Amino acid sequence: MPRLARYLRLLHRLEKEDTTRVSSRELADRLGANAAQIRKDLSYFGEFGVRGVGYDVRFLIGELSRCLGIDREWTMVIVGAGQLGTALARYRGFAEEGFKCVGVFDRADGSAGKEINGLVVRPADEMADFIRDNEIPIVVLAVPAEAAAEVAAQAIEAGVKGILNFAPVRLSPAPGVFIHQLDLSTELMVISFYLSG
Amino acid sequence: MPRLARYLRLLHRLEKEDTTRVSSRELADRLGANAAQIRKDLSYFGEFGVRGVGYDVRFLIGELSRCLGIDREWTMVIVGAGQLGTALARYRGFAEEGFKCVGVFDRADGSAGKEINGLVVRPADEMADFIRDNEIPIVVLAVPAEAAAEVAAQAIEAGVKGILNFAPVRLSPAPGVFIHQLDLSTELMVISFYLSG
DNA sequence: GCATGTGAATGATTTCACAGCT
DNA sequence: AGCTGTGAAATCATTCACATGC
Repeated sequence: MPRLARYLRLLHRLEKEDTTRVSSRELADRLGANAAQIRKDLSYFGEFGVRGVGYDVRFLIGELSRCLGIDREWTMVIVGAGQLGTALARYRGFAEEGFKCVGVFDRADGSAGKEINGLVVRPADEMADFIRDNEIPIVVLAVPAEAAAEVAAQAIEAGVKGILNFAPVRLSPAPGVFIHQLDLSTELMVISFYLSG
Repeated sequence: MPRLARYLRLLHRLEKEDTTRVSSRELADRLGANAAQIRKDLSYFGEFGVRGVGYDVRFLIGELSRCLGIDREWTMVIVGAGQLGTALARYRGFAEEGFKCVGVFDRADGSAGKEINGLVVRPADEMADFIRDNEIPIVVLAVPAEAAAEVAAQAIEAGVKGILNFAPVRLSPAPGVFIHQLDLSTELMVISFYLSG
């Protein structure tokens, strides 16, 4: 659930503001959402609140982090060291949420040897072994559309469990592998759709 | 509808492969979707197909482009010339779909003066006038979370109609302005949620 | 015969409304 | 009194199945 992630963000901000308790209503107001929705989302994972009182911010942060699987550190590799891949590798937001990029790969004739964030860009044909040896669970694909399917297949073969794909192609699903598609142009089209409609 | 954008992309690929006709079933197979869904999505905008035959690829591309509002060129500006903003400004996929970045802005003390893709990064306080003078409809926000709300307010004040916001904060809605949120860390959390759940 | 377009059926999600606890 | 947790109701989305037209 992507909503849980947004709740968690807001809770972190509340914690910084030294708020210790919060009600579903307050959360809803600040998120532009419905209070019942928030309660239902949370109650799906357990009874985190106290009736008549609300939720303890710090406690809820802990529980939500656990539910979202970010009470641990995830390692990941980024494939594609072009503009987008480089930006992603440098993006601080990932590390802040516990997603640590431990490898960047690109075609040998591309930007190999380049250093990003203290990581040397390695040739793509070393990716599979790297994933296997280090048991990397997550791959971020920032390669051109033509290359995406093949890289994904190699990564899956090497044991990856989740793929975040920025290339504008649908990857064929594989059992036990969660694939999440994110296409930047499509996001802009959503806007143009609303602007022109 | 983000699905329409995916249909359109596939259609473009089919056109390149010199396919002139396609059925909802074929589209569905290649997209991993349901044929009825596709027909319903399309029929919402008009009767684009021919019974017993299917859809004419080129014709459907034209109609879909129109529905998605990308039968024209949209101008946009990118605010924030950090890693992400720079990558977005250089990203070719936008121009390919008709989204032309005509201005990049950043705080004066930041990367001002830097050149990206032939565009000089301008100080952020010139943004509002630029938007007004050039009637820019779309702003892409790639600024830190703290700055997002203020920049958005200025852009809206200056007449912007759509905002694609990469900062991890919810922007307060404004009448007549379509705001689309896209938070990269949240996308990774979706993956960790599925991997750990 | 074949594939669209669409009402009807099913399924999922969101919201309401209130019982139950502090 | 105040706020959670949750069945029931309402809304929204997807899928089925078939009449309609090439």
